[in-house]
Amino acid sequence: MTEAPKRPKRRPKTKADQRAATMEQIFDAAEEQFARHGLYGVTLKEVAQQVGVHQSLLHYYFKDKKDLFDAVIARRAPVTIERRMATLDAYERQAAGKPTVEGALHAYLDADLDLYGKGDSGWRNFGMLGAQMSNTAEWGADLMDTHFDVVVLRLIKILKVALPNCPEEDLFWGYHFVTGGLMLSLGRTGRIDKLSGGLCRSEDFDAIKQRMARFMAAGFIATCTGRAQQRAAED
Amino acid sequence: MTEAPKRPKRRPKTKADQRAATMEQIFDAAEEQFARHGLYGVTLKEVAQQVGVHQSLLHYYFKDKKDLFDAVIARRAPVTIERRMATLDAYERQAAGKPTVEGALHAYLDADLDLYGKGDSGWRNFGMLGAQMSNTAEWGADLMDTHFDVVVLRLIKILKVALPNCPEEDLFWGYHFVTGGLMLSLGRTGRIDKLSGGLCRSEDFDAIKQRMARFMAAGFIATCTGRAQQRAAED
DNA sequence: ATTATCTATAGATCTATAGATAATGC
DNA sequence: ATTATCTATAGATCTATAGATAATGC
Repeated sequence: MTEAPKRPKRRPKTKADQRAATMEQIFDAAEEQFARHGLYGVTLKEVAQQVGVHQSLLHYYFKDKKDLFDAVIARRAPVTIERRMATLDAYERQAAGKPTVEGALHAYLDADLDLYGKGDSGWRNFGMLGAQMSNTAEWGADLMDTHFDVVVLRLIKILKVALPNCPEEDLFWGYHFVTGGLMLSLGRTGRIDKLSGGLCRSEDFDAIKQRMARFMAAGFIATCTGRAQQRAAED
Repeated sequence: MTEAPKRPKRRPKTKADQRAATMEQIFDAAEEQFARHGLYGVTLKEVAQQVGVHQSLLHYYFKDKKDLFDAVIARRAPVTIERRMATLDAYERQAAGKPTVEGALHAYLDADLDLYGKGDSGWRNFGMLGAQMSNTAEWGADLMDTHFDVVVLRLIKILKVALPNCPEEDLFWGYHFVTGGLMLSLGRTGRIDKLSGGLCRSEDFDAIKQRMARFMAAGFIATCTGRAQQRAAED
């Protein structure tokens, strides 16, 4: 069904190395399968076959499928989190107390868009998986919270400085729209390709990078000023 | 596991009625299960049990699970499509040749937000299912295209009139961001609730309705004018 | 000695079909 | 007579565990 097993003949020297190498292979294969079919669409047997290893080995390293799934997420989540944290830190320093919405969003988004757009197939798979999790209450959204909320709150904190009069709800709803667009992008479903007759392509992360921060920044500003006017009119 | 079976004792008079009634029950149960667990997370047995009917009956009405899944989508898709088509028609007439981006987006979004926000549990489930499909290449995105592209192209056509100088790609990318935010909203994952410490709620579709069209309209306008400036600078 | 990997297997579950039964339809 | 529903069942598949084997580790 899946790939022909192709493990290296020569095994790593130490047991620790071997363990680590095998686990990485399992992570890669599982990540790819989960990205394609979701948590329930994957069987441990398929993952094992893709690695070229007996299926029971997965039970040796992981309690069950959900445990493997969580470990797949836990492998890459810290990387993207630290990347974005660093970019946000740098931006905040550079902005010297006067951050802009667009600047903060560029810092937040571009780091990720590069990672998922230019990264290897592992990162692409991880992004596709994240896209599904983001819109799936049962087996996705909680795990997203657990890992990613820190960075989001870091972004919101900067946005508060950029838009001091904006009600906090509006910042959260704005972020909601941002993450909706970002996650759909990471899904790479090819939908926009068909819809636009080939004019736009799901794979064209540069196109997204060129537009998204400005698009969303304008949205934040319009929402906040618009809502302020609404409230004024109601008084 | 699931609900106790509770079919009405008194069956509908004609066979056609009985067939229709049973199929509706199957659709409702399947829709709920698919919304929770996705295509692969559902077993036909669970669906049958929830209806209170033998599992082999599902094979009498549907070829297999995917056939049932497609039928679940095909039941409600035309309803929301025609609703939005009608709203867009009405808006176009009312705008009398001078539509605005925000007006068009209001027409497009509000019809849906009311349907999914105020509709019964069936519509809520359908929305949650759509959210997953939207971000899932394998078993979702194609089906979305098949059903919904007509309405989207209808919206884009109006946006072209509202933004005559805007490059077509920008309109499609703008729509991409819109649908990302909309689909995440329909997913009702509760993520924004936790993130915002209860300040915003996934269930609060009125809050989304109050913000989304304005937010996205500003995004479209900023993208188009910004991109036009970029191109001018490059010449 | 310890640990990575495999073999064998039990038990559960799921899909799909054939054929029986019990209703409605003229 | 037709069709909605159920019973029974075959075959496939998946999960999870026990125990064997084959490497590395001191």
